[in-house]
Amino acid sequence: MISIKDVSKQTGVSVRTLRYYDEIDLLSPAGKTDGGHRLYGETELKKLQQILFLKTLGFQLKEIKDILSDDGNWNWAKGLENQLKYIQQEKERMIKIEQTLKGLMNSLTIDGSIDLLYINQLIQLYQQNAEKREIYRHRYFDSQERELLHLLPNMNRDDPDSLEWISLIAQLKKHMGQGIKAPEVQRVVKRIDEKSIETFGYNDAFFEKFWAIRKSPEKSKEIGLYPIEQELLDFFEQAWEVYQNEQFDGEKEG
Amino acid sequence: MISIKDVSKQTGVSVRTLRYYDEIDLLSPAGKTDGGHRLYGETELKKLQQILFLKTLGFQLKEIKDILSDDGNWNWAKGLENQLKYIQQEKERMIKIEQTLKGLMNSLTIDGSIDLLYINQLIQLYQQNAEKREIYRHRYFDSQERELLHLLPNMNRDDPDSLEWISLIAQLKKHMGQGIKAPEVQRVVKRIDEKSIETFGYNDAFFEKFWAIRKSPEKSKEIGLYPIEQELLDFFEQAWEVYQNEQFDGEKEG
DNA sequence: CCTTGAAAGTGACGTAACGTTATTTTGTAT
DNA sequence: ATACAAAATAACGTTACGTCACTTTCAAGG
Repeated sequence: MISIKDVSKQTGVSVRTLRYYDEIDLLSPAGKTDGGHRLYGETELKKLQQILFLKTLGFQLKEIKDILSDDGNWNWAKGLENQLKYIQQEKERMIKIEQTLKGLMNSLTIDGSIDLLYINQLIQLYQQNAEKREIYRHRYFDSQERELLHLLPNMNRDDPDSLEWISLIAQLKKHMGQGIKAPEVQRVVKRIDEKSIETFGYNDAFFEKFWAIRKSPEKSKEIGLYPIEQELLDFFEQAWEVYQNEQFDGEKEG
Repeated sequence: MISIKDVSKQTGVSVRTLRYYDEIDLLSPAGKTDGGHRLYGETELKKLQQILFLKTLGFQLKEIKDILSDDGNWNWAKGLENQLKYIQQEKERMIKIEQTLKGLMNSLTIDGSIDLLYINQLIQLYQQNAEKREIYRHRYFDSQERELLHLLPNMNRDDPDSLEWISLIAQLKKHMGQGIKAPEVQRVVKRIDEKSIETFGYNDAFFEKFWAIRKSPEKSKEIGLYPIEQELLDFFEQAWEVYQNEQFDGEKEG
């Protein structure tokens, strides 16, 4: 027979918890002293271990009470299956939340801040179900081109590839004040050019279509692209032209 | 200005929820009728959308209140990072629970039922940390052999391979009453033999060591093997001898 | 204008699993 | 006997509403 504190020390559960378990008749002490202090035995310790184990599986105390009730009528097969279903649902929910959070953090990197208007846009992107998005994607692109779309940076992934796109866009925005000819800007544009070719190859037809959509906020939204401000897109296009011309001049000279 | 019920219909949240949000000053109606009925405008609808979005990210209402408070001092970077940490922890927890549940379901398939004594064994296996297990595995096996150990059915996986092992053990147990020579038993033993060879190859030395440990409940526990009753192990060994002899006789005759 | 039924309002309690006081009793060592 | 630690009980707080129970307001029809 050991005291409530010893049980607490041995198992790590709080004294309050043990009292609570007694209160709800989940785990009653083996006996009490004359003064009313709870005393626990080996049996109770084992039962407590079982309770704790079942708790780690996510069962509620009520269910645990049923499971451990001595009638032994608990249907393990069904019970475990139900619990598994629930846990899997929760897992999926966590995964979705994780992706969305990462997306938000990425957009934070780009914009430097998140404003609520932007969140409203995101909500719309979010609520526009994948189905509808696919319809639009089918309208604008053929199957080969749709393959290429999957290579685009996806705000809900955090693979190194997407991250580089995002940081490039962020850098572009950061240096926007310095004009299209600034070396920092041209460096970023150069990297974007290289990365585009690495990713999509020399697929001019696709590029033109894509750029047309990218430049239209409405259409971008339709196919589920991350919203980039018109201003930044225009700036990029101009900087891009400068870059192309310099490339050309370089070739003439070299 | 629209009624509380219209807001409820448009957004899917309950009337009670809207009243509650009003109560905790999270979302106040734009105004009230003379009689006290709540009236909402476009602004409130948008804010509600934001609230719902943040709620899907797992934020608590209090945090959402801070986030949406008009002072705009909320630290998005830190807040999102904290939330991401929390969500990732939860995700990991769900994954662990899922694995353990699957393990339990597998053992249910083998034993036909789960008794609490068995759970106590599992608890011990569970609490015996991976570190200690590795020490024992190092004591008994060399590095090549430890590789082979990873191929053993793992109660916390549900790949088809583990599942077949488990169903084989379950079948063996089921037919145990029919004696070692029963065709059902011999069929199972044959499949176990084939599968062992498929999995581990003809690695006699490893097999002998492994079987010696497998037959000792204590040592099995040390290296973290799923506990199988002595009786079933003995039965298998005898059935196995019968199988080997029949193989040999078959070769002589054939 | 009056009635009436639907919709809205305001309490207030219940939920899960304890944490956290506050106050009183019991146990034990000196 | 005293003093101090440890235990006991009681009661409120937490989260985000659901669910009564009861009252008042609104809008339409007669």
